[in-house]
Amino acid sequence: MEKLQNIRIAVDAIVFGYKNNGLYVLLIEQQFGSSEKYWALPGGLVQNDESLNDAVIRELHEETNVQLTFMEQLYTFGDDIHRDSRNRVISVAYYALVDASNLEIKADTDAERVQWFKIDEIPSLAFDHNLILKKGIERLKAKLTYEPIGFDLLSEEFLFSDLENLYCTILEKEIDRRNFRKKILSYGILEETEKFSPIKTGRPAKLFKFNKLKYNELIQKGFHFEIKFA
Amino acid sequence: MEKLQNIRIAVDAIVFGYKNNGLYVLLIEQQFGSSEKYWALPGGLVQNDESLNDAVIRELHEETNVQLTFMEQLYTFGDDIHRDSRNRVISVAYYALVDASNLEIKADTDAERVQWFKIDEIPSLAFDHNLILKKGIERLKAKLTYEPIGFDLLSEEFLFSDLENLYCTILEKEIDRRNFRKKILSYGILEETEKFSPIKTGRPAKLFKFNKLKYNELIQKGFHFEIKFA
DNA sequence: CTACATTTGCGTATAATTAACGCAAACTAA
DNA sequence: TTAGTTTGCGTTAATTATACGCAAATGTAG
Repeated sequence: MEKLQNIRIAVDAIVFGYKNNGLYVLLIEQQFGSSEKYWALPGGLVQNDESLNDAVIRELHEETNVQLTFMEQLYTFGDDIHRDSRNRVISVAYYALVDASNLEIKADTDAERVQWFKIDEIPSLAFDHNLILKKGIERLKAKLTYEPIGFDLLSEEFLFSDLENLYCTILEKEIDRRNFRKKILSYGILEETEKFSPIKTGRPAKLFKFNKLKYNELIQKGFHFEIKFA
Repeated sequence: MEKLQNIRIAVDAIVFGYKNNGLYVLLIEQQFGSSEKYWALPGGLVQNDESLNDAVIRELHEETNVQLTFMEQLYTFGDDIHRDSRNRVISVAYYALVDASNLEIKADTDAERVQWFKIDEIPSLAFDHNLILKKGIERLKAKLTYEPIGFDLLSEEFLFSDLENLYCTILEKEIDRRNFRKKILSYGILEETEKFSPIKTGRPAKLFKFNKLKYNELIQKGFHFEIKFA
């Protein structure tokens, strides 16, 4: 006779932000038991009557106040039966992007802290969250090269040099500025605005916008976004 | 006060096979209630003490006797809370490949039937399995173009024309036979055997083998498999 | 035995794309 | 004015993709 299933299901979210020319992740500090504190990905158990998607949104809303520009399911972690030492918990992980440039993260609630961590300065996290994060970063890197999600990490209007920098730093690759610009522009998915950068150094730079409508049109016609370097 | 979580977790598997120049999926016939019968993807509830991976393997073993050559997690379906009308069930879907060319599928057990279905002749399936399958096919198509998983659908030794055919039929694209051959051969991941095809029509064709060791070596050096057509 | 149909295996010319640079324009600061 | 900095637009060579041509090696029909 089979025992009744006794497995919990949770969602966890990796929220990526890009600021100060670096990739960041949003972590929250959780209290375990009476003393132990750990940084962890935002997340929690799924409620009986909510979709996985809604669960992620709810948890993010409860724990932070970020405004997502992109979200996608990443992977379901359920091979390590003891990933949570208390109970068996299977976690459906998501990753999301935000425009971190003009974003205030929520003040402390429930004695929990919320903070941006630079991607190369991540502490030891709760559960298998370091593993989840690793997979998230891999996916982000891959996705950046074949879908225009880089724009979701930037402000609506951005400089070409920001975009270039974002690709360089996240993918950890060198890149020829001129070829990069030429390639992106050739796709015709950017819109030039009349505005200029407020930064007062060097030649003034135009602000650009990503034209999502145009992108969708092109996709219909079989267009395929791709950025790759040596 | 929150109610105790009452969600079940299942795994489902899409098993792809390639034979007679066509892509097939393995389905099983399930009985619901007293009369309704539905074709469905092999799968079932995860046990308390088994990993997700093991659950898939066990279910496939119970319901079929296929020998997998590749398996990967596909997606977790949990947004439609009523995808199973009886209880809330979240399903972690996997997709797998087999060499269907010399494979006998299991005879009926538990009054269940197991059968190969051609990909364009799939009936209406149980739960949201048509949706799962759709996503699986998309993933298979995508993955074929950037990882050498096509070989996992063929016999250990295969003809170049088989490989070419596989790509054409699964991706539903035309392809120049000569350029395709040139490209694959240029990668140096195939091994020529001394054997020839038993088929007695036209010029005798050499049998080839996929050299996985060599492929892994190349990957280490930064090699990137890719097959794409206009 | 010969001509023909069929499929394999190897080439070659041309078009398209990528990679590697040069450099002037437009500003600020000194 | 001059130096420093960043933007924006080109040009050329190397690589890769595309579109074919065609002979080799078999079986088969007459």
